[in-house]
Amino acid sequence: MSDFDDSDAFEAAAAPVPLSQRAMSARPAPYLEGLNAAQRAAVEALDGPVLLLAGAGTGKTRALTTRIAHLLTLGRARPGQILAVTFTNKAAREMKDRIGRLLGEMVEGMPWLGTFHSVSVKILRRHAELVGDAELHLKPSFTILDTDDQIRLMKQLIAAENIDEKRWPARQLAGLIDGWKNRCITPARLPKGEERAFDGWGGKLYAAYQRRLLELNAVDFGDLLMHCVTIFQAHPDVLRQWQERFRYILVDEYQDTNVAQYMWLRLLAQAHRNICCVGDDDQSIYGWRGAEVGNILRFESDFPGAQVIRLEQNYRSTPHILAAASGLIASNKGRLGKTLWTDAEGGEPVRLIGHWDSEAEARWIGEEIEAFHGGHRHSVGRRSLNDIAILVRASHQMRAFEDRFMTIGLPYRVIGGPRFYERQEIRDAMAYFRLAVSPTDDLAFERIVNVPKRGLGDKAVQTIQAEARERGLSLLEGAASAVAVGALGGKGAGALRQFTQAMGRWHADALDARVNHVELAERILDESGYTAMWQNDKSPDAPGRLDNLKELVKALEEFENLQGFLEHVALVMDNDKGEQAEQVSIMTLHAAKGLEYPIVFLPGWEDGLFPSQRSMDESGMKGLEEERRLAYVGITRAEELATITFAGNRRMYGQWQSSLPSRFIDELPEEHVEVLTPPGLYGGGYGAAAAFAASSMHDRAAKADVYNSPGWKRMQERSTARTQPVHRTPVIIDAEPAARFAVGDRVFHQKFGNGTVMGIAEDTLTVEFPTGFKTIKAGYVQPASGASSGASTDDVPF
DNA sequence: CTACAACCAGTTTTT
DNA sequence: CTGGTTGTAG
Repeated sequence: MSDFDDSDAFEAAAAPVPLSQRAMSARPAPYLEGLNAAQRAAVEALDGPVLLLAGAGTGKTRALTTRIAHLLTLGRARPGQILAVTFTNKAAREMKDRIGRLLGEMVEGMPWLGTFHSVSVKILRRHAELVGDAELHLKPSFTILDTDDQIRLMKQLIAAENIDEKRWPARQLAGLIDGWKNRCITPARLPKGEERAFDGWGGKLYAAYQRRLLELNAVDFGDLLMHCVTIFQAHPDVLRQWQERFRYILVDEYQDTNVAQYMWLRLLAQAHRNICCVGDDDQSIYGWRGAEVGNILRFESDFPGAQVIRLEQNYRSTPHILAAASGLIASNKGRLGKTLWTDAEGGEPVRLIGHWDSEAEARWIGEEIEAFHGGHRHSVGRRSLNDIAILVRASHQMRAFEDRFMTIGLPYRVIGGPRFYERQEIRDAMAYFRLAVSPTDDLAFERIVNVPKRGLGDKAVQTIQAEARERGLSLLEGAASAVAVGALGGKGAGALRQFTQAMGRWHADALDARVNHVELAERILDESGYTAMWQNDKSPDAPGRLDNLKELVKALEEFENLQGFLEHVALVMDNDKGEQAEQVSIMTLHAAKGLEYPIVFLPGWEDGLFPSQRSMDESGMKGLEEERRLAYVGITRAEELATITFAGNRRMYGQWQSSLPSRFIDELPEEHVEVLTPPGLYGGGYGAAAAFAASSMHDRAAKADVYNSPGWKRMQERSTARTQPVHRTPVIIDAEPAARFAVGDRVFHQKFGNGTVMGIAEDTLTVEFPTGFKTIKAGYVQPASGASSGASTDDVPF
């Protein structure tokens, strides 16, 4: 199933839908049973604008999917006439599954159920030529650049203007341009004040970037939405076509829409005005990437005559959890206001506990999880690890847990994290495929000409670029030409000729329907030497990369050809390896939205980390409120038990930093919180931290006092001594710098792994690594683990 | 011209 | 502590 297959969707819309035959039976449809009054109202209010304010755990997805089932069953619309948009692929997939379950497998896939971005791609492919002008416009085969490509492109543009990249990094420009696109501001529409951003170059670079994208026949994520909107605005006939097609529109997570998405929706909804937006203003957590809570707050004035339906009965959490979350979010201003309630009874209060540092925090949570898993906690019984999640504010917090869980052998999985297709090896392989499919993909060419190393450096690439520019060729053609005219020196020329010739063969095969694309992909990776490159790589992560490449090739099997695969991969590939054995889930709070777990740990509730200092610096009170919503999202993920923890000290940039407990802790209603003070598990350190929490949950002065107390100071000293063993501080004193090593010692180097010291001279060691001999300054290696260091943090009590 | 070791600078959240 | 960039040796 490729995105192209909707070319027949216009026609398919004429075909009858089997479901409609079931319509209008006297009995209420079975799928309506078991809905509460509000949910049922949400399902049955089919016409006109509807705002469905659905609090956490109130059955939002159920209402939404049932509504779609209802539309189909009543014959109000055929599958192809319903537009249903979500933010994530996961959400889209889940909706599809659930609609399928509601209706049996009778319903054909809904072609227009997807993310904003994937739906936009489909629309844009049809009208690509309307982007740009007569001379230079987009073609339907455009490629979608990811963040990495964007940055590299911008770097080139910045360099071309001789701007100091140190002071004005490409990342910043990318953020700026993204922000404009989120607000649907094209270079031409850029307000005077804003075009001077980025040291005066903002407007100019933005225009240059857009032009370059057109030349490359490429778009970025932001363009997908923005181009659709500008097309709709400039071509009423095109807009009308789509407006008429989409008789019913449904939007999930409306509180997270940005301006571009808002305009996109408004334009499409104008004709039929059957738009149903589902959201929760208390869960708006994407302001930093352009989401406008204002969209949901303004819904009623945007769509006059809108019905507002509130889902307030919560089916997920215990009363304590609900009350704690509600108490917290009450501090936010400018809410639409909902009162969540539940029929459920009992349950434990939200637990709160302080720790000395982030390592103690991870240790304690690990033990808690083992206790739950082993059934040693009677209140909740024996639990599967799949029932347990750790939700962090920032991804760097995950490390402490991964380290700890690794050492105690507790299975875990990280949800979210780097996307599969963002990994280096996957992007390299994809670049090979891209170039094989479209030889004019210059970005792909640049990425892989010299991967694996072919002796083609900057100089060679510049020569190729010059050649291509001069003759108006793509880089690949330019490369062939440069070889032909002998523009390149001896060594690189041979390698480059091989490369271009091989690419020519692969291209021919990619176009040849008789050639199996999976085998072709494997052949490309083998013949190019790419697989061999990783096989010869002795670094510790090489095997993992080879595994990823295997997985990539396996994923190809589900597509008809390479083109179809490339089409989907940028938008749809994700990291979910599916349910495996029992594992604790670790993820960011952002990644946790929409999920639920019986037992939830919320570590790192410290001012500066959560709420994040940066968010407050950049957006002030608005930022703080968004952080608070994030906290609300976190607590409301829990079904039975939520545990909030904080640490007095945390390592940042490898330096220890202490912090105060989060101000959000002060805002939790005390009667729904239990402060834990388990007796001396770790001696004084732990006890003091707990006492600290107990004494001062709502008393900031008392907190400061504890930090200044002699006991706390004493702990700090001991802890510092413990956590910063000598070998971790590579200070080279020139007396006998390498003296702490001897010939024969096992050492570890970040890049080369474990090795053996073979020689010592001054401060320089000669070390034998699996990859060969290296001479390395002593400061850059540590004694290999298991050697003298010993100081395992486990067995040293405070 | 390349490859590699040394140095340097910066870290929230992501379709 | 990590990754990306820079300066230098081969």
